[in-house]
Amino acid sequence: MTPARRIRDEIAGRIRSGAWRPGHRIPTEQELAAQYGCARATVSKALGELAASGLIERRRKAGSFVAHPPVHSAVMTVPDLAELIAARGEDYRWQALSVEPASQGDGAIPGPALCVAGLHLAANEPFALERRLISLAEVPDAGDVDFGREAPGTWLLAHIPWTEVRHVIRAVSPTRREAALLGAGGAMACLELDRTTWRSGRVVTHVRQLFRGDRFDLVAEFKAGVPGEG
Amino acid sequence: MTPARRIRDEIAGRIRSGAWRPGHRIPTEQELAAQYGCARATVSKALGELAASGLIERRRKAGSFVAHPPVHSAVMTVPDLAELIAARGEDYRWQALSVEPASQGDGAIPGPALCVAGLHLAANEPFALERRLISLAEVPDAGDVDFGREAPGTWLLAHIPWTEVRHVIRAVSPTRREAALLGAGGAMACLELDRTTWRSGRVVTHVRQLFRGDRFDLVAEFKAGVPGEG
DNA sequence: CCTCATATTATGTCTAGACATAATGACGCA
DNA sequence: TGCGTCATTATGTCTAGACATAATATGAGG
Repeated sequence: MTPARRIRDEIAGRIRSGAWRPGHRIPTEQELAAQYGCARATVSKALGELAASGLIERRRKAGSFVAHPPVHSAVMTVPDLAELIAARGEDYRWQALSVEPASQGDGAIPGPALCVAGLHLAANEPFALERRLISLAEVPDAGDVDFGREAPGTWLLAHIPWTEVRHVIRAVSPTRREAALLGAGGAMACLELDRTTWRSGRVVTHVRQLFRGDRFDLVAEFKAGVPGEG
Repeated sequence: MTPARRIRDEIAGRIRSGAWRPGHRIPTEQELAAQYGCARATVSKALGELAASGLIERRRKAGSFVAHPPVHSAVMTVPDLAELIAARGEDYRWQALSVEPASQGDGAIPGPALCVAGLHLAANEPFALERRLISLAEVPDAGDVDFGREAPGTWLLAHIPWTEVRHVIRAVSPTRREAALLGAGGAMACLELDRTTWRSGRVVTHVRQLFRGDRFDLVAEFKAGVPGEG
């Protein structure tokens, strides 16, 4: 256990146990350095990591303080559907419904785009319905790919890096046509996932996925603390 | 612009622009130090921040490499409903339906628990239906609070620190009773949010919130990069 | 050709000291 | 009382050097 790590974990422990409440003033770097018998730079590094993880707040001259309750947030993982289904041990299949140029100004993509619609199947059962726009300005190669064979999400994930992503999650009632494609009744509640992906501020792709409410749920987790903490 | 920040931002920029592809080997710390005319420790700090943010991967002896495409994840913010509604400029009101001891073994909470059910209203319209279990072992004060007046979520957020949270998001069709309370038709798709909150590994509270699909959606965003980058 | 020991090398961490920066509080003046 | 100034102080950042650690490359021996 290195000193920096020890300082970091001990302070994190005191905060999480409630011994040091939000707003509590942490000893100064000098005091901690004396206490742990190490250089001030070492303490500073430990405090820097705690601040980066949001557990404490540092203010010049004032000192370091236990941060107020963290924002109520969670990290949601949205893997590629092919991977997700494979991880469940089911056969995955992509069934394209249509591949065509998007009408100009269709959705959130400026400039020319490709519009791909299709169905993700798990064990030959409909799993999700997808309609995707791919920017041809950002992804010129997309025109050459056979999206009748390969799911566009899988191909994009492997070929195009992204820097920002935004999801909007809703509960919707499917249209008659959507319900039929998903093999669901019209009264079945569906989960709609709208995902827009950017690269350096420019939209790469936009996808709307519709899931049967009885077969899919999203999980989001968050664990307060410092990355790599033991 | 401090040197460490400059190094960090320039490398991050090259990665995000695609100039340095995943797997690309970044110059050694010594080379970078010579290039920027600074100490190796300064370069090391910059690389450390890039590694912490997941943009690069560092391996002893081998060097530092541009990380492979990040996991497809997003950060979801789930604020207190009272705050969320107030932020929209609407009146918030909590209407308790029942407050009673939970039957032992009810749901995910071991030991005695309080069960609170109620309705969140925005501008006097039903907004969300909630049923919450609060562990009396972890939150002994909960027995003394008048949850007929104050929403349990608001009170807990202000009084009890948490360390872990897990959400499960589903689309469901409401029961007849739920639909009536939400002022919705029985065919209305609803978004169900199941949230369990832990403190040091022990469940503090578990809540199930039901939202009208036509009035609520969740947003999750993720931006690759370094916190505080300009 | 394969295997094991050794040397090399890049990162990981730390130290002691220095200067910069910004917020606070005390002091003096109006 | 109110305001501006200045010294103090804690963090922010950096340097130059040191040793630790782990993974790779190299070379010797089988």
